[in-house]
Amino acid sequence: MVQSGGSVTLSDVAREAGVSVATASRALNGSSRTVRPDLSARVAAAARRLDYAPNAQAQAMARGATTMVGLIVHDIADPYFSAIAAGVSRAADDAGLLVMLSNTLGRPEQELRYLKALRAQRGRAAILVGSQRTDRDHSAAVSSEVAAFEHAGGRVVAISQARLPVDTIVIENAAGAGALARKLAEMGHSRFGVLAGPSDLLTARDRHRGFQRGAVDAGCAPPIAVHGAFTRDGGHSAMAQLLDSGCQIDCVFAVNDVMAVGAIAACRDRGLQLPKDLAIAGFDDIATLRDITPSLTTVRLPLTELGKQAMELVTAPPGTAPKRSRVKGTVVIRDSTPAHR
Amino acid sequence: MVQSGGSVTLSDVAREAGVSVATASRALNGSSRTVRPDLSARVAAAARRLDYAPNAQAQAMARGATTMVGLIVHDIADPYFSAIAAGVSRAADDAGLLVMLSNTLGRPEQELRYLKALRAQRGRAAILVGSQRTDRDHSAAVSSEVAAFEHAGGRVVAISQARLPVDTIVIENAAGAGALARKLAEMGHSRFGVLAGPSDLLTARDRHRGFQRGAVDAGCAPPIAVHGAFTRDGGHSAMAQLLDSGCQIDCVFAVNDVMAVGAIAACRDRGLQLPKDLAIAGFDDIATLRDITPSLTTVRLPLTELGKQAMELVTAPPGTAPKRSRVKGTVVIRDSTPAHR
DNA sequence: GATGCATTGGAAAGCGCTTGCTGGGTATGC
DNA sequence: GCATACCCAGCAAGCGCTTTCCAATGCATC
Repeated sequence: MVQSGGSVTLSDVAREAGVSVATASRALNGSSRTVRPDLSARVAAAARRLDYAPNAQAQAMARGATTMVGLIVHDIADPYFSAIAAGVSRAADDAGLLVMLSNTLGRPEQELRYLKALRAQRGRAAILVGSQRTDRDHSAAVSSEVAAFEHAGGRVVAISQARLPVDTIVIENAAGAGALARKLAEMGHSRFGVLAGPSDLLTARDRHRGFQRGAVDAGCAPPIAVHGAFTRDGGHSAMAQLLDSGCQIDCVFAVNDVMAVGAIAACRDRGLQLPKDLAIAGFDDIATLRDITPSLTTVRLPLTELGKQAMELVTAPPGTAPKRSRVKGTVVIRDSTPAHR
Repeated sequence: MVQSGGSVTLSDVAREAGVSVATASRALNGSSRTVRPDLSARVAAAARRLDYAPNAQAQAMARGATTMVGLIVHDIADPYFSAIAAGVSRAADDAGLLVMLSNTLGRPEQELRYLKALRAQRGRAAILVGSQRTDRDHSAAVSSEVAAFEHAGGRVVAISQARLPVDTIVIENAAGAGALARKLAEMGHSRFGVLAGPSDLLTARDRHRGFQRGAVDAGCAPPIAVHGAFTRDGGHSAMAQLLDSGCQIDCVFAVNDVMAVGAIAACRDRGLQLPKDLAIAGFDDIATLRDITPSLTTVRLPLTELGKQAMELVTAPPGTAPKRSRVKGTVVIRDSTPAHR
């Protein structure tokens, strides 16, 4: 059935079908040139009989184009990124593209490494997900590698990082956080705390600032901010710090859901009753966390949809100027922030 | 700086350095043949100056080997799979390999499609994660495609599906669930319910059966099982069904954590007090769910570690017979299952 | 000073595929 | 009946790289 010693090649198929490789190629790929139906059928039959799988590398070389897109995320185990990855993967499927997963684990040099690897693969596109840090050197290095990638004919799309001169899906972090703050103020909260994430992470910063502005606009005192890692543990320790500070606070905004969960745990460790003693809100609306108790007030982001949109930018004809599409968050009030007083 | 019109090629570098492509290739890759240090330096400098990135496709063709491994999962948005993916990704990095992500969304035909795509890419290996269904036709088709893949020189490793004649990481689902059942019985629970997942999903079935055996061994009545999807919603509706049945039960085992979360939500919908009115346990120990209330008793699986082990099997020299490594779960008792009576 | 060997650069042959071009065969027009 | 046009199979040239083989050079040895 299958040729011994390595893979079945197109010339095996051609021989089996009694035609030239050129004809076999045209028959299988249906090029602009037509092949007589009977030959075409013979080729198809031969391919099936030999269980032929075209060598994608060779095709890529000959055609000068691959079917690969790279997905570069901070941490695939983080539900935020994995939801986006699911959207990208889904959309890639529909477009007949393959997804290369790259997990930078937050290490900037990894991002560069992957970008370079992707260029080496002549990937059709790279999708960069995750807030960029406000690190000048790294930004410059990424910009330069991105330029090289684009020069080599690849598209680059950024999700949630607006610093690069490429097609970008901007998440309206500040606006979403602001809306949340106003809503919470309206519900009677006035003394806010913010678990603000790392100060050099743009997403965290935007959410923090947006919330702060919203709170102040609504006539509240500026929230008290505590910085910490953008993770569950970061939320936990930031919350602990906030509680230790002895500040009077009736509502805490964690700049993402995962941090909010850490914060909730920290509160419980101290014996606080939630949501009675303290209201807590997050951001993202992570699916896996929709059932926690108390159910978490948050700003919902259409994460899966994001991936889809990114794919659309990737497959769209390249424009002259970088496109920018905006994605809004929706405030979702749940039990973790009951009306105050 | 960069050549106009497409990418920089090795011959560009060679020309720039004033050597032949052969020498340039040898200088950059350090082959068995040595290149005089000064030439080597000239080549390296030229490559840097032109920002050369070797065409991986061309390398793959010439060398007859790629650096790609495929990771085939059911749903990357599911924290179980994304944790494994993180482990794989990490290990792939260390081994200098690239990961192709394939999300089958549970559709068997997608699994085949990906396997074939991976063969077309001449991927070095495929890692199949996730319990196989007990569907004969599909199993046969996968077996055949797996054979083709291996014939083409690729390695195949399965995680948590023991049906394929390939290197496999077996998760001791039955043993883990059995240990959990015994432990719960020891704690005074005796009337068990099981939210059993789809009946044709091996993992679900093994956990269900293991739990059942454990319970019976401990002298309890056979648990009452309700089947449902392997998801949060599946757990929710199975739990609702179980509650509606009016059976007297004091402890429910959901065959995975995500279902357990759905079950908890269903209980709350009915106004049950957890864990007072009912004990609930899960399986997997999903990191994102470690902070839910009540904290969930479960069987911890070293998910990230699994990915790493899979990678080790991939990079290990191929043995004659399929290797089988076993991974145990650890029973973790938390608040959701207090001692009974 | 001639011969042998080690060392190393370069020419060239592929890897498997696509595609422009060539040319034989057939259909059509006068 | 012959010329023109058209159709389509196949030859061959690449795509960018690795690697084998050959040739040239330098050095040691006799």
